Amino acid sequence: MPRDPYHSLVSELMAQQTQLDRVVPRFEAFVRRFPDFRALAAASREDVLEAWSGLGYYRRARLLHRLALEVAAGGGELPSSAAELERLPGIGPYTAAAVASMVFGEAVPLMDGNIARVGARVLASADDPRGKEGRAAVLEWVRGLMNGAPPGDVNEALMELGATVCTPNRPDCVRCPLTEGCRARCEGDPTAYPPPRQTRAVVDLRWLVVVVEDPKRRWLLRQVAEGPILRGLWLPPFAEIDSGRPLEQQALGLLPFDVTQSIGISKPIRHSITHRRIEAIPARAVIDHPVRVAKGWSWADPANPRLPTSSLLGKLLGSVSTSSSV
DNA sequence: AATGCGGGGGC
DNA sequence: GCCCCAGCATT
Repeated sequence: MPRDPYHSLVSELMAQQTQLDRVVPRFEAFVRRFPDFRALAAASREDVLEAWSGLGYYRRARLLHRLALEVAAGGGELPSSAAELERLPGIGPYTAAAVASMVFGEAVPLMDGNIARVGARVLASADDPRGKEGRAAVLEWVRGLMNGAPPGDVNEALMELGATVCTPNRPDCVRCPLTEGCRARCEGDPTAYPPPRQTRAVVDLRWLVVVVEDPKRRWLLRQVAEGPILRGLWLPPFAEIDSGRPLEQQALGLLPFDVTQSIGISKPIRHSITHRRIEAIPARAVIDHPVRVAKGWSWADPANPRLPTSSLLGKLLGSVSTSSSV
């Protein structure tokens, strides 16, 4: 991984919850386009998001942009300690420790998903490494490996070990340099650690999503006001389907104005949010005159809404524009 | 301590 | 299909 502070930071942010193979090409294009903190700070948020598109977790891009603005305003130098780094937007315990140890040589241990697994197995700890005690135990174990070795190399090597040898399903213990002292290996079944996440039951939902397009090809969006998910994001009006009523009638009921044009029902779209599995059925209408809408509603170009939204909007755009109605 | 946030690859 | 991924912010 890069030793330059800016490059290191960008790559670590991209690597959050994203496999490294996927990061590399995007990282190279990103730093070509934005070579340093100043260039990134000078860019528009829209350009940054465009360079990020496809990577997911877009909040990372917005936070990185904010971080660049802060760093550029402060002289263009990144702080060098994990404690200071963690105060910057988008930087948590993992990223702070990664940059501090790999770029600045600070002896601070880190834990990602790989090291959580490796540590839990070596220690055969009953505590989940994602919990408070288990996490502390793993970090202490990593710190103990830094005796004399460069801290960044220790952190990096352990992550690499987890990614290539001590894998979730079929750990290759024969090839593992830690097999001697591994308590889980000694017990016989390394995959017993860490304890499996308790999985929440999957909830199936069916949503009716009303896509109204005006003469400028803008879509009617509504800011999601309540509910546990998507709050504050802008999407076409939607609601859970009441199977007792015609879809067209329900679609009309979701709109803030009357529509006399015909409503077409399109092919369903799948979307998942954590433990919810959503089948979204687009209902589509094209109106022939602009309509003024109240606060909480907006007209926006669906390909570039310039409003906070969910990837569901992109799925709708792709689906509605390519599929015929049914 | 839980929950939301994307998208792709492996099995 | 389901699980996981060089996590963070918010509640």
